[in-house]
Parts: sequence; C-alpha cells; structure tokens
Amino acid sequence: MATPLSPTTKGAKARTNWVTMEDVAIRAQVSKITVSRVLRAPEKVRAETRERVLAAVRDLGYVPDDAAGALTTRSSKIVAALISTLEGSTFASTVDGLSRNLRAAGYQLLLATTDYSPEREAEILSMLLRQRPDGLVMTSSHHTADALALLKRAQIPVVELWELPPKPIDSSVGFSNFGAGKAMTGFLLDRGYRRPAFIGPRAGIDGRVKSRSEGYAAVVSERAAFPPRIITAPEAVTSLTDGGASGLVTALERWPDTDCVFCSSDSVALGAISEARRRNLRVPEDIAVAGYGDFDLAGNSGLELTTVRIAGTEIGERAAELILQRMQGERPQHKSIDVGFEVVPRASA
Amino acid sequence: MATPLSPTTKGAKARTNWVTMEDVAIRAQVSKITVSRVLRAPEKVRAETRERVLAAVRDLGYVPDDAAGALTTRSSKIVAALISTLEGSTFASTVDGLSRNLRAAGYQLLLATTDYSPEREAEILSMLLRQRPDGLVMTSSHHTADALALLKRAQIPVVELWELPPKPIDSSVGFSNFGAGKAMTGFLLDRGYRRPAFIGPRAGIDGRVKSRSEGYAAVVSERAAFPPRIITAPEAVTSLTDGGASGLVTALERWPDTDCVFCSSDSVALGAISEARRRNLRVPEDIAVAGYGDFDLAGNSGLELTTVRIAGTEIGERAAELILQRMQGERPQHKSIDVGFEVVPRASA
DNA sequence: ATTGACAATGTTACCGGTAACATTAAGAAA
DNA sequence: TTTCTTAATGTTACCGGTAACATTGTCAAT
Repeated sequence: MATPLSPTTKGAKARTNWVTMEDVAIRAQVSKITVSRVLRAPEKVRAETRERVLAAVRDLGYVPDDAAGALTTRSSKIVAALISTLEGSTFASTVDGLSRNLRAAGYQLLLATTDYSPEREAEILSMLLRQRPDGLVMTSSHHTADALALLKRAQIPVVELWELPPKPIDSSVGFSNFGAGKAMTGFLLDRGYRRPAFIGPRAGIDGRVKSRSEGYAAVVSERAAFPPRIITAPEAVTSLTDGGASGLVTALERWPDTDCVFCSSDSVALGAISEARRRNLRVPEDIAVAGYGDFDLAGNSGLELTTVRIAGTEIGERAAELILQRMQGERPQHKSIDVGFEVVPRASA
Repeated sequence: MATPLSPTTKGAKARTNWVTMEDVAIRAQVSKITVSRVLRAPEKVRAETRERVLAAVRDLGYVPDDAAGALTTRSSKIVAALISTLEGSTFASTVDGLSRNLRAAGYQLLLATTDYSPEREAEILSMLLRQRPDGLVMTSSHHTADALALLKRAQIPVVELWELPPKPIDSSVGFSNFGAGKAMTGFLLDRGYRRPAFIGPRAGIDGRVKSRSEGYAAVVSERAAFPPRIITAPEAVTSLTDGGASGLVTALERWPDTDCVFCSSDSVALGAISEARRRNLRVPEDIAVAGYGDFDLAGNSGLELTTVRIAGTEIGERAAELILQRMQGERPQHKSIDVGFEVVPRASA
C-alpha cells in the first residue's frame, strides 16, 4: 500500500540532507562550475557574481564534499598516519603537531594504531588506502612485504617518523636511536658508573628500542671490560612500568654488581625506580637509573629522572611540512630531517 | 612540440596508478557490477565466477576506492573525532580504544584536536564535514552556535565523550564530573581533612573541570563551615604541572590553614607535590594532595597519588560500539552510557 | 564595420563506484 | 511444449564534484 519511494521527479529528489553545489548554483542563478570557481579560484569570477554565490553558500550552509571532488582532482586532502601506539604519550605529541600543521594547510589526519605489529600494519594499511590518502606517515620501521608492495603501488609520499632508517621507503623525520643509545651510555660511563645494564620491554617489539640497545652495546663493547647486559621483559609482562620493575630485579640477580640501568623509556625507568625504592635501594647511590623520552613528569615529579629528550612535537610538525611539500609536488631539499636528541642530566643517574 | 598528453584513447588512458574495478572486471572477464558483488555480497555470485574475480583482485592488487563508493552508498566509512588535546595522555587511551573498535568494523578514524577552543571547534568541524563522516565523536561539551548548526545539518550520529551532558546533542559516553568532584571531596572530608582547596588550570578552559570544581563546592558548602576555596592558575601558566605548583603556593598564601588540595588532574597534583617537597612540606602530613585521572604513574612512581580513576579506554570502546549501532540505524537501548569512576585511596591524601 | 583578444560564464564528459532495473539461462510446474 | 520462477549477470543512470573545451559579450585596434 505504501508508496515505495517518492518517484524520481527532477525537482523532488533530495534523498539526502546535504546541500549540494547545484543547490547553491540554482539559488545564485549561475551554473555549478561558477560556484566551484568562486570556491577555488575566486579571482576568475566577477566580484558581483562572486558575492551572490558566497551569499548563497552562507544562506544554505553549503559544505563542499571533498570526497566527490577528489574523484576528479585526485587529491583527497587526507593524510593517513600509522602510529604504533598512543598509550604512554610517546607519540601523542607527535600526532598533535602533525594534525595541527596539516589542518592549517587544509588536510585532515586519518589515524590508525598498529600496536607494534607489522602484520596488523599491512592489514590496516590496505584499509587506510581505501580512502586514497594523499600521503602517509608511519612510526614503525619494520614492514612486511605486503605492506611495502601496497606502499609502492600507492605512489604517495611516505614519511617515516622517530628514526632515520638506513634504507628509508621515501623520506623520514627523526633522529638516530643508535646514536642516542650511545650518547646516554657514554654519559653514564663518564659519570663514573662501571656496570650499566640496559632494560627494554618485550623482546623485539620495536626496532627503535633495538637500535638504542645496540648503541648501548656498542659503547660498552668499546669502553667497558664486560659484555653488554641487556634485559628484556618476559612475554607475560605487558605494562612498561612493570617491565622496568621486573627488569631491575633480573639485572640485579644476574649481575649483582650492576650499578646503573639505562631503560628503554621513561615509563620503564619509573618502574625500575619504584622497585628500587621498594627494596630500599637509594637512587642513584645504590643503583642509578636513566630513562628515555623526557616525558612531562621526568623533571617535575620529584623523580629527577636523567633521560634523553626527544622533540616529539617537532617531529610531527616537521613531518607535516615535509609531506605537504611532497604532496604539492615540490622536491624538498632534504628527504631526511634529523631533529636530534639531548641527554638531560638530572639526579637519578 | 611535445604532445600535450596522450590522446584519450579508450584503451590508453591510465593517468593514475590505481587499479580500478574496471581493470579487475576486464581481467576476470565480467562486468564491473559483478566485481562489486563479489566484494560486497559474494553469495550472489556463482562460486566459479567469484574465484576468477578474486584471483584478478589479488593479481592486480586492487584496493577499492571507498570515497568513490561513498558517493552512491552515502556512507564514507569514516568517523570523525574532535579531541580537546592529545597531550597529557588524558584522551590518548580513549582514542586508542575508539580507533581499534571502529577499525574492526571497517571504519576509519579522522582525528582533529581543538586545544579546548570552541571557536576552533566550529572551524575544524566544518573541515571535517567535508569528508562526510558517517559519525562524530567529541570530547568537548561547550559548542558555539555555528558548531551546533553544522551538526544539526549534518544529520549524523554524535557521541559526546568524558561527560554526561545534561542536554546532550545526541548521545554520550562518560561519567559525572560533578559526581566525581563530590565523591573525592567527600572522601577527603571523611579522611579527616578540614580545609580542602580545589586547584584547577586556567579559568574556564574546560567544562569538565568546572563540573568537578562544582562538585567540590557542593560538598564543601554542605558539610564544611567555610566557603569553597577554588584556585585557577593565571593565564600565563601553560603547563599543568606548573599550574599545580603555583596553585599550591596561592592556596597556602590565601588560606594558610589549608590542609589538603584536590587537583583537577594528576599532572596538576604532581606539580603540587613537587612544590610541597621543595618547601619541605610532608605529604600528606603537612599538606595532602589528591589528583584526578589515575594516569599510569599515579600508583607506580612512588608518588602514591590518591586520585579518581577514569576508564579512558573503556570510554573509547563503548563510544565505538554506540556509534556503530547508531550508524547502522539501530536504536540503541541507552543513548547515554555511564562508565562511572572510582576514588583510589593511596598515600598522598 | 570587422577582427582579435580577453574576460566571464556555460556545456559536456568523466572520475570510480553502486542502485535499480533489465536481460538471459536453466530448471520446475502446468 | 509452454509458462513461471529463480539464479546469475549485465546495462544504464547517477552520486557531487572538476577538467577541458565551448560560447558569449565587451572593447580596442585595424
């Protein structure tokens, strides 16, 4: 009995709520293309016409459909970001900087997290590519063959963040994790610690942590008289702070003369410090602790954590600049930007 | 002299790199629509044909263009998120949970941050809407008239996060900030503190903080014999921890008998504790400190911060569920989900 | 008056998918 | 055998924009 749908009469379609460019055109008594010009190249339209169109845009509350436009312009105005994790605040400020600067240029950020899994990365990547992003940023360094194939076919600018891969896919903004590991280890030896150990999270979860530990190992091999001492938390431990606590225990069991631990992140360091306190070990007199990242609380919390400062926000901002240049077809001067790092000496080591 | 462009011959266009559905169709010797069916309703296609199409998809590495499809289906498979900030880790876990659950259902997350500015919010919103998201989540509570008008016209499900607005735009997932403020204040009075003050960040930056302070004020008015003591950091102070430090100083100057401060966030509490230590005040004997948020470090860092725990990840996950239901046209049982909160007593208060 | 150049605007086709309807083939029911 | 039904696949038009080319009007130069 019910009429199936209002018959597709010319004048009475409107099965959607969105005001279209055609609606604007009719109201302003011009053609669609003129509306398009007013929005994208206003100088090509006579001032009077332009005003009429803009008034119609305002009156109707017209919001252009970028997805429709992208079909012909081949530019979605979307940048996709593949981030290892947002927990722990490591990458949060990078995403913030990225999103802010991209938006200023009219681009939007499509975000996905991989939980450090390269397999998931490939899968997520293919989902992201369905939106045809104009560019891609990613924090991971290790990619599956599938992922690389997808990236290659996509033919879009790619920026890898938070490290400077020896063989970048395309371009990168970061710093040398190896160098930072070396620098902190050297700093600790200079301070007079003789038996530093390295504490990381679950084995092999992250290439960057590996690089740091290699930096540590390089310096120890060169300047110290013992083999590198590297602890990774057992699979069962998921929290970074718990990993730090258990790592400290393991280190002291295995090598009782350990006088200093260099942790893969500030959160891990925090766990180590808590554990030290539980055992009535003084920091740094009985056991020194160094972290990595210089998160908010490293200096303010009474922790006085010696750590390595990374300019997370700057990485995001520079990445935005770089990828914007690349998307506009410019060939930037540098395909790799080194934002550096800084050893921050405080009281914990 | 140079040929302008390869003439648009039927067979030799390919001005883009992307494999299209038509390419797949040709290779599988079927029509486009059959390819479409294989991907979206496989049971409607004969097994043999289906295999041929899937093989072509694999061989060519076809990735569908969701933006093109959205034109007719009117579903972009995008959910937009307007987040106040990613710094400080408050909302990071919510975004993580949100993104994870949305992706599992084939939706992508388009992310933008507002820095707590309602004006920026409206502007950013109109940019986000250009991508025609199927749904929207937002952490802010206060919206400009422009923003509300845009939302209304967009006619998409909206979920407000981290609070339960008395007059929600659409639906919400959160908890009562007022209630949490009341609960913590009551807890502090029960513990025997007589003169609690409230320390917040810059005035009026965030409606949620305001609600908490009102909860505090309500309990103080009812149970204590003095007017509420609310400190807000001066405009110049940007960091939350600095605000906590300066807030403690102000509180003690203005009301020397203050024996306890309830801080608007854990970061603020951290600043207050640091300042107390600098002044050789014992926590909690000389001055007790309570926080809000229960971030990672509240319990693990030796801070032993008494605080209010909020299930940030759960908010994100539930929000994803809720908005997915709404986008699929279901009418969920509850338009508001209260995830609650929990006062976590530790040593600092 | 004619022509050319340019400014302002319009027409047509197409981007890559999908909805709606059309067609074809094969088997079941009459 | 004829007709109906259903399964499998195809055709056409359209979604909301933009590129490319076409048209019209205006004015200066010939």
